[in-house]
Parts: sequence; C-alpha cells; structure tokens
Amino acid sequence: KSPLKQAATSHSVLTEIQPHCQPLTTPPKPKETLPADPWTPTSNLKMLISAASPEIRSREQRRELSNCTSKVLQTKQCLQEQLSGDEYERSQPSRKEKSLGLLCHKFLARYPDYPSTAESTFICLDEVAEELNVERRRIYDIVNVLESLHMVSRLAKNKYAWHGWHNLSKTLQALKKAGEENKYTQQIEMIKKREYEHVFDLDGERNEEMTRPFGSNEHSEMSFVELPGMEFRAASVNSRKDKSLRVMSQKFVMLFLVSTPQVVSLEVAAKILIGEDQLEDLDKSKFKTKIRRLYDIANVLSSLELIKKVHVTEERGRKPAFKWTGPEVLTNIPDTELETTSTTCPPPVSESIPSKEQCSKNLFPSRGKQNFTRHPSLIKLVKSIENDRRTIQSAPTSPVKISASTDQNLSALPGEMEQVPAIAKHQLKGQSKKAKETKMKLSRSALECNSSSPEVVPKPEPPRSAALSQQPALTQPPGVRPPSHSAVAPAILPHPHSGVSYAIYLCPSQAHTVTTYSPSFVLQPLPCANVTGIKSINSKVFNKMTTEEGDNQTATDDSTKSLTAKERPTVKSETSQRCLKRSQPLQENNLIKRFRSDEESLDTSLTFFPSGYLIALPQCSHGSKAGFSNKEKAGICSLQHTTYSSAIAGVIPVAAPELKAVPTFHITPLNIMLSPTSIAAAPVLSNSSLHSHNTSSAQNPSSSVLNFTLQHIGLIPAGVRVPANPVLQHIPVSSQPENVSHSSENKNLQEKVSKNVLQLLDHDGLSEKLTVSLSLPDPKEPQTVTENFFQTPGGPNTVSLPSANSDGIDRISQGTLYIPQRKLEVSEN
DNA sequence: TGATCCCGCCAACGT
DNA sequence: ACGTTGGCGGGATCA
Repeated sequence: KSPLKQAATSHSVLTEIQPHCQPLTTPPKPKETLPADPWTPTSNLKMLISAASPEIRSREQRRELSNCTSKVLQTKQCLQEQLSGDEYERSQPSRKEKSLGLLCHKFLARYPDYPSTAESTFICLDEVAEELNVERRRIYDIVNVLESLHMVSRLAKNKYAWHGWHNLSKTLQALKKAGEENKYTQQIEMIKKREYEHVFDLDGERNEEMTRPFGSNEHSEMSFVELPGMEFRAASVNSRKDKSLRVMSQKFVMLFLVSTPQVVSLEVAAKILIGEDQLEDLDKSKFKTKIRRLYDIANVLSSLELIKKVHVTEERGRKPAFKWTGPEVLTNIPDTELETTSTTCPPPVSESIPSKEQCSKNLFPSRGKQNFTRHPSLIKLVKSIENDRRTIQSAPTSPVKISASTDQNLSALPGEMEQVPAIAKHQLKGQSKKAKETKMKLSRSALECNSSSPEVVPKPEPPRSAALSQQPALTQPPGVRPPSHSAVAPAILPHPHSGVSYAIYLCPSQAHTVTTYSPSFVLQPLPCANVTGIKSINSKVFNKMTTEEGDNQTATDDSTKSLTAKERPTVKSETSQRCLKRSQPLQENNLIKRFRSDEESLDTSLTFFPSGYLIALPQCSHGSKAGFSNKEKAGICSLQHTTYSSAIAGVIPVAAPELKAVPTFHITPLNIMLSPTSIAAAPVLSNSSLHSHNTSSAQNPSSSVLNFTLQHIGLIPAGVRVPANPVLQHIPVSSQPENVSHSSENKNLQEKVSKNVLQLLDHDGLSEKLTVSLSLPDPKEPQTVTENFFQTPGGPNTVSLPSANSDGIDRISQGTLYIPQRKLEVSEN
C-alpha cells in the first residue's frame, strides 16, 4: 500500500531531502540509519566494481552533490523548526520538495543515462517508490511520461526496463513525424487564430472553422507512437488501451517539435489535446483537468530538460508556456536509417562526454553510414576531453543500483556507455553562482585545449543553466543540443567581425508559424522585414490580427528593449557601449527597474524571426584556429544572450569554437528571437578588422561541402545543389536603395552583404531564390551580415525580404510562408 | 488572486 | 478477490 506520509525510511541517500528532524508528526523509523547504500546484497561487490567505473563515480558525485544540498535544506528546516518552536509537521516538506519534478530528478539519478544496451536495467516500481519514499502513484506519473519517450518500457506489471537516452533521438524524430502528419502546426495556428478572433472579433462567423478546421481527420485518434524494435517488449505485457498520460505526453512533445518558435503555451496545448477530434465544447472543467495533467507532464519533461518553462506575452497577457530545450530534431531522415542509426541523445546535464567515435560520427549526424575521416584537431580535442573527464570522475564511489553486468560492460567498453549524472538541479538553483563557476572552469579547460583564449566571458544566462554543466558544449554529440543555451551559442554565432559571408536559408516547413516583429515604436522606424509584398491567402486574416497585436505590444516592446539594452553592458565593447547610449531610451528608470526585477530570471522578451539558417561561408579558418578574442567572445556572448532561442534550433553541432579548426560551415539556425534592443545595441567592431578579414578571405568552401551540409541538415533535398558561394553571384537587389547606408565608407561591405542570398526551399526540394537585401550596416559598425541581420530591426539596418524573385514570392504565397506580425514574447519565469 | 500541482480516492484492469 | 494502474479533480501552496 502507499506508505504513510511520514514513513521516513531512508533507503537512499536521495531521499534525504525528506526531513528527519520533525519530531512531532510521525516518529520516523530510526531503523536503518546507516549511510551506506543498502542498494542490494551485492552492493559490496558493486562498490569494488564501481571503483573502476567512471560512470559510477560520476553518479556518486552527483549524489554527493544532492546530498550536500539536501543537507543544507535539512539543517535549514531544522533550524526553522527550532526557531519557530512547534511548527510541527507540514511546514517541513515544503510542497516544492515534493514536486514531481524533483522526484523525477531523483528518479533519473538512479539510472545511467546511457545504460548498457547489452544488459537491461530494470525498474521495480515498488522499490523505487519505497526508496524515493513516495507513493507509487507518483512513480507512475514519471514512468508514464518516460515511457512516452521510450526511455523506459514496460516489461511486466510493476516492472519496467530502463533505456535511458538511447532512444530519445529516434523517438523524437518519430514524434515529430507523427506531429507533422497530424498537422499539428496547422492546428496550433488554428487555435491561435481562433483565440485571436475570439478576442478581437465580436462578429459571429467563427463556428464554421471552429468545428472542423482540419479536413482530414481520418486518424483523429493518433495513438501511442512506438519505436520499431521497442514495441515488442511493450506489447508483451502491455495491454494498450488507455495510456492517456503517455499519449498526452507524446502529443505534447509533438507540439514542440512541429512549432517553430518551439514554444507551446499550456492553453494551446490543452486545447489541441482535448479537442483535436472532438467538438470543441469548451468544457471548463475538462480544460482545467487537462491543464493539470499537462503540468504533470511538463514537470517531468522539465526534469529531463527537454523543455523549460517560459511565459508568452500576447494580447491576452502572460500565459504559461514551455519552450523546447531538447535536441533539435531533424525531419528528413529516412526511416531505414532511423531504425539502424543509433544517434545518441545527451542527457540534460552535459556532463557526459561522448566518445571520440560518437563525437566524430555525430559531427555529421544521422546521414547514415557515411564514413568520415576525422579531422586531426578533432581527435585531439576529444582526447583531451576524455582525459579531463577521467580526472573529474576519478573520485571513488559507492555502489550504485545497477546490475553488476552493466557495470562490467561499462568497464569493458569505456567511453561507450557514457552516462550523465542527473543532478537535482532544483536543489541547486540557489547555488547557481557556484555552479556557474564550476561550469566555466570546466569549459575553459576544454577551450584551452583548443588554444583559444582562456578567458571565459561571464555572461548573463538563464537561471536554469545553473545546473552543473560540467562539460563544454562541444562535447555534446551533434544533432543534439546541450541544455544550456550558453553552451552552444558561441558556436552558433559566426565570427562577429570576420567579414564572413552568409547565406540565409529559410526552411519553409518552419516558416509556417514564423512570426516576425513589427516595430511600432519610435526607435524602430523601419520594419525589419518587409513582407508586404507577399500576398498570402491568409494574409488578410493575419494582417489584421498582427497589426492590432503589434499596436498592443508597443508598450511591451519598449520595456523589452530597455531591458536588453540594460544588460548589454556586460559586453566589453566600447563601441557597443556607444551604441547602447545611442539607443538607450529615455525611460531608463523604467528599464532599470524592470531589469532588476528580472535580472535573475532573464526575463528577456524576445521577438521571433523567421526560422531558417544562417550559414557562414567561412574563409576557411584563417589558417589558424585562433579562438575568439575576448572581445569577440564578448560580442558573441552578448549576441547569444539575446538570441538564445537559436540555440535550440542548433541543427549542427557547430557549437564548439574548436570546430573552427576544421574547415566547416557555421550554420546558424535562424530560429531567432530578437529583442529589438539587443539589435540596437549590438557590438561594433572596427572597420579595419573587417576589411582585413574581408580581403583575407581567399578560400571558399567547396560547393560539394556546402551542398552536403545543407542536405545533411535537411535544408535541401538530396538532389538539389546550391552554388558554393552565393556571394559571388551577382543578384540584383532592388530594394537595397531604400536602406540607405549612412556612409559611403561602407560600400564594399554593403555590396557584399546585399549579395547574400536568401534561399527558400520547398518541401519538395524545389528551391527558389530570394535575394535578401541586407542593408548596409552602419558605416561605423562593420559587422558581419549576421549581425546586421540581427540588428536590422533596431538600427538603421533593414532586411527586406521579398526584394527580388517574384516567383519565389508567389511560391511563398501559396501558403508555405506567411509572416504574421504577431509578436510573441517569451520570458523565462 | 491566479498559477501550480500534490494528494489520494476509486474505477478499470490484470492476474 | 486482490493488486496494479492511472484518471481525475479537490483544494493546498506558491508567487
């Protein structure tokens, strides 16, 4: 039966959070107080084995950590108790300490992230429940969600198998596919639209589409998505049927995977999950219940760091939402490879380091059997990382609940079974500073092996990254995104002033839900994207809607802007400071206030821009692997800070600066959320440096590489090829003149910039070109195109989207791309 | 307050 | 009949 609330039998160190210092409530069974791990009778043996297992050691570390924090909590509680006299019972286990999320962390901590595939790790629900000291009911909640991700599978009653993160990549791909098939993208838009109309339109006429928005509802009851090779196990004992939570969880995840700003509000999710087939009777209580369930799911997903809570600010006000922070999921991967290729998905806390093999293999994620020669520098890098890890994990450990066979496997296949300690980040939040330091130190060591400047520029980062992320981003297997945005960002952002050219590729499939920003306040007189030329079928609706929204948003925009500007000072760039001043709005007080209140939570309001990819066409590494200079880093950091959402979209693990040593493309996902402010205050670099870089750029990437890259990440279909260097192509840009350069000095740059090509690709692979006229950057601000692009909305720079190829525009108007000027703000916390 | 979401009743199942 | 699962929603907490 479910244990009594207070039946405090601490079997696991992990349960130490449970206050044992409360005398009144329930006399805690003083029974087993031995701190040792009573895991199993063979624990001694395991202990010996684990001495050699890095995995175990790291596990131990993690546990220590959580121990530490929990102890703090404990003492704190005890103190409280003493101080307040008899505050007996209840105040103790604060509600938060019993949260599903925390529980999930504990749960996850029990198992290796990447368990041996040879031996199964089993989960006995009873045991777990007992050891974690919770009712079994709660474990079900967790397990059900994990099951939906195929991280566990049911073997028999009360018995599950733990798979860890092995399957996640595949699962997500499957889910994404399912989501696409289910037309979730459209559904989301539908809901949003409906909602909008509901608010702003009082005229009836809404019900025709309300009832049957999506023509094909044949499926309508999309059931549990299973993985090939996974299902048999489940099938053995699983009497499918309900699985509501599981299915709900999957659907929820799908929503993230198919929506372009990967942000899903609870409300929308609930509506879709409720009514996708059934008539939309806005049953209040049903809705409420759904929301409750979604919270449950979200808590687990959050523990997995697949999502993160944010808030979207829309016309309606702040709405709870969640943002996908999990790995980017590629779509165009053939099923065959889906099944055979086992891509690894790194667990949240990036403490695991992929093996060399993984690293190199994943460098070119999921295109299958292609064999790539590892670049020497990469090998070196990986090696040093591995060394680092060994050092880090050299601490002795105590036994862990893993089957002995697993352990042996681990030692037999070092580097293969990387596991990532899941730290109870919740508990660590208060110690984010420390964590950050640790993280920085570690990342630095990694950076150093790359010979780049050791200075790691501290940057504002979301609180969530307080989690100990002991490994630099570059250690993440490609195709997967490290949990911490900051980790990836540097890589995503191309050298700020290298004079590199970029091609912008928009992925139409993502363009559906793209939102853009409509500047309506003084400081941004120029629209960032002039899409008026696009005559979309839907345009009427969206125009109307977006316009109003834009107006409504004005106030928010201001504050947003200020906020970002305020943060800017972190950037060590005199020029940027100048810039900042220039752009600093009058409402400084306001800003500061706002900033202060949000500085912890990084409540950055951001604007989404059309998704796509910024692909740097590097001048082949300038001969040296010269890392970012401090200044550069600063610039990068600042940028990354304001564009953190792009991190999620990381398709290619360009992440590590190290990779610069390898001639490669920097592909920056343009899942950009820009805050107008950041744009205005973007760092400025010296002209000279720009020019020098420009002139020095001799080599162009071979077109084959480019094509490969594009194909690889699914931007273009296999057959299609694009010119190696768009910059070399002269494409007349008509709209350019409007965006007047402020100085002739900049002409060169301007020309270069304006020649960048925006390539829109169709699902079918029919690609059309659109030239993007990237306006000339401010003469004094010789940034790369990338930055120009970033700055566009704020500064004098503008990007005119549909400037040339009318054909392409038409294509867009077919419905593949519309850019509602809805503004979406996302803030953490 | 509203947003969160813990708790545990109890029904549907499985054995 | 009894144990497992897990839907569900009241109402406690949190912000």
